[in-house]
Amino acid sequence: MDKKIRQPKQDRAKDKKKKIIEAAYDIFSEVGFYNTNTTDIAKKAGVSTGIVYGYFSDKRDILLYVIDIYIEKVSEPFKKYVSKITAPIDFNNVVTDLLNLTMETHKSNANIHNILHSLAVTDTEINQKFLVLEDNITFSISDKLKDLGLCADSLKEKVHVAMNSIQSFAHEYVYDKHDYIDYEKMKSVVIQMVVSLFE
Amino acid sequence: MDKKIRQPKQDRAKDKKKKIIEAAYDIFSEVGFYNTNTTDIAKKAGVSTGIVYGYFSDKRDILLYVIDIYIEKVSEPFKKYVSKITAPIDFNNVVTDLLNLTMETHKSNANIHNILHSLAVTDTEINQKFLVLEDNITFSISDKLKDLGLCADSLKEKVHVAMNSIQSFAHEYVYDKHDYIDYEKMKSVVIQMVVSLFE
Amino acid sequence: MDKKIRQPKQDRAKDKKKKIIEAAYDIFSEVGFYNTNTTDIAKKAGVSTGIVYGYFSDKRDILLYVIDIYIEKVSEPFKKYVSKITAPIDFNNVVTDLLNLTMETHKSNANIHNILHSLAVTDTEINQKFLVLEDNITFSISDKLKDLGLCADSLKEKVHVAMNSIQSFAHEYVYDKHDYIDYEKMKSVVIQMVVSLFE
Amino acid sequence: MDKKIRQPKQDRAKDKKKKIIEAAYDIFSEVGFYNTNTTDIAKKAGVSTGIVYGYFSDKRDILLYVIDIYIEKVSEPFKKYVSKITAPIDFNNVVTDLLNLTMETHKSNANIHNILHSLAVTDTEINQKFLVLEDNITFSISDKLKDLGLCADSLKEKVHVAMNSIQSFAHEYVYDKHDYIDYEKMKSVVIQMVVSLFE
DNA sequence: GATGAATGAGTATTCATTCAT
DNA sequence: TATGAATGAATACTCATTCAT
Repeated sequence: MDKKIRQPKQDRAKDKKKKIIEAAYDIFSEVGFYNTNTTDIAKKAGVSTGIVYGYFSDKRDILLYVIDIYIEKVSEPFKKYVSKITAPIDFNNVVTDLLNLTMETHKSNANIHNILHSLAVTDTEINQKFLVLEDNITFSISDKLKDLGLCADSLKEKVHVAMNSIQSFAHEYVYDKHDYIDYEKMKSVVIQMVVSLFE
Repeated sequence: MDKKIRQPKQDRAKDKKKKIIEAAYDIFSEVGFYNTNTTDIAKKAGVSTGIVYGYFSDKRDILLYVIDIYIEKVSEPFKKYVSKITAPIDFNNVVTDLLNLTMETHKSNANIHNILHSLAVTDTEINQKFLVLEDNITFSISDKLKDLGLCADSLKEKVHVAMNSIQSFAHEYVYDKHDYIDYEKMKSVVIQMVVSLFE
Repeated sequence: MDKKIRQPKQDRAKDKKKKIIEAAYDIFSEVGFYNTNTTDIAKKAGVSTGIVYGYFSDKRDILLYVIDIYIEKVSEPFKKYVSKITAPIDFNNVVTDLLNLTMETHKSNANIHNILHSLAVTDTEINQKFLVLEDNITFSISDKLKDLGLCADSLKEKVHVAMNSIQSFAHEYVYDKHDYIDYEKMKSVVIQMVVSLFE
Repeated sequence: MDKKIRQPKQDRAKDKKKKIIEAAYDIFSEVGFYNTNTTDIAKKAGVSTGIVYGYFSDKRDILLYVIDIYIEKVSEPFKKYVSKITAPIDFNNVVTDLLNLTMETHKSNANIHNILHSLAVTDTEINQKFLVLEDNITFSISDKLKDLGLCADSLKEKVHVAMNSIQSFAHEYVYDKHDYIDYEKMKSVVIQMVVSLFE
């Protein structure tokens, strides 16, 4: 009834838990949540199937941790960059940098991005995690901009829209590869468009 | 070996096939492809499980048809609108209309949108269908604009970016409901931003 | 409850029933009873699945008729030959002829022979049919021999053994093809052995 | 993709695999392969349905092992006897012994014999197993006879024919029970006939 | 009679989860 | 802790049989 989920205090246990999460991350990313079975996760993590349930209450629980890792991977470089922005803001540079950054993280996480987001559709807890992620991003930027003296109307909305555009392009860039699109041109278009929001 | 999939020529058969697809559409939309079983689809469609395999080769085959329906639902109102655009183009109006249109279709199809897109990650045939959809949208608009005398640089790229932004907003609007966002303001921001691409 | 199995009096109906039996015969022969479905039988017979149940009570009922056909195919040329044996009996000739005859019928019926016999294992009615077949063969020969003046001890037993040996060789010949066996030599061995029973 | 079939090294696992095979053996023997379902096999073996697939790749895989058991059961006493034959050969004794032996093994394996043989019709791997079995029997005897100084023409052919006759009688004896046949008389006839091949 | 669409019980197989060791 | 064998509920799909037309 009150199953005890191991709180791994010892390093070895922490390592093992991490390994499982990472194995799950990789396999989910490749074939999706529903095409992955716990045996495969355990095998890839180099542990037994049984112990997986020592660290996680069920398969979905692993997923929740995978999402946390994903969110960390996606937001970490982002936070770092934002924290370093200084006045005066050269929006062209900033937007370009953010775009490149997003493209970079997307390159290695595009699949899982889609997979996780679709799971959010039917799982409110997952959905919540993504909302928080977006909130954090929006706030960290808009706060920073305010700090640096920018006093725009509808600032949060603009930041949100800007980030959506950037995400959207990064996604497109990694994935779709419509052959009639010149992606370098498209990149310029996006940057210019986003910059226009703030100038 | 050569399983016979009924090609429903008679109206009753067509109806039945359609009913199954629609039942699947609804259930996939609610709980996702993997959490839906064929029995549920059949039950909701008001048919037996057996006959489902008279009309579809397997569960994924139903999915393929669901995608087609989705694509039709999404593109039909769109095509209709685009065909009616006339010179001189008032970009503010056009973008606003497209945004409203997209929001409308998203309202009833947002869930399945995410679900289907995530399946595209691991299924090239599905992915292909979405690429074609996007191609069609981009081309139909950029062709129309050319017809109406617009001679912009990077036209296809701009159209693509514009549509991404619109989609992105519509999706956000239907789903996320960050409470610190004023969505009406955000809508204006998006419209203005998209319009700026063409003026 | 009291399903009416059509007693086909009209020729067309008889034809149709025969066609179904023959179709079943062929498919059973190729892939066995359990790997054959009624749809395939109907298709091969050029009739609808529904009408199959107009002529037969169920799938096993078709099988019963198939067995009858098989038995007829196997015994007909045999009966014909036996009826023509005249005194004085040249056992060498008779055995050779019977062997050739059996090989001939086996050539086109070896598969179904095995398939039907295995069904006899779990179906007494089928088993009964084969017993009767063997009885008939044994009696027809032993009666003939008696008629022609042969007064051997254990005649029925000898005839039975003789026929078993002949069947066995025919089966072997058609099927097994052990490459280290010279089947022409083996044939002589069998003939000589069987003849020895009666001389 | 690469399903793991347990290679049971520990005794308990070996036992369990054996139990499943034996359960399958018994049920196949009673009602045939196609009338047996995995649930029944598991139940009879006292295991869960799931674990059956831990030991076997699929239902047919169980069958393959059943055949191996059958072949072992059939050939083991045979090999043992043949190895003990010494010169000078009393053919009457040897044939009688072989006949009794074959009757003995047939008594408990007659059903499965037929069932397995009919599956060989549509499955080459199974067919191959039986060919090898027959080869082994023929060779072991003919080699033995040669070793003991017998120099007959067409030795392999004779041995093959002899064994066929013995098999055939044993089968008949166990199964058919034509009431007009005196099986003891028939047995003498067979023995004499077979002996005649070698003297 | 004849059709073939429809039924729904039946079955092989998978897989999250448990548990004896 | 850790293992991986074992469980058994769940599910896609088939097919003998029925029945509306």
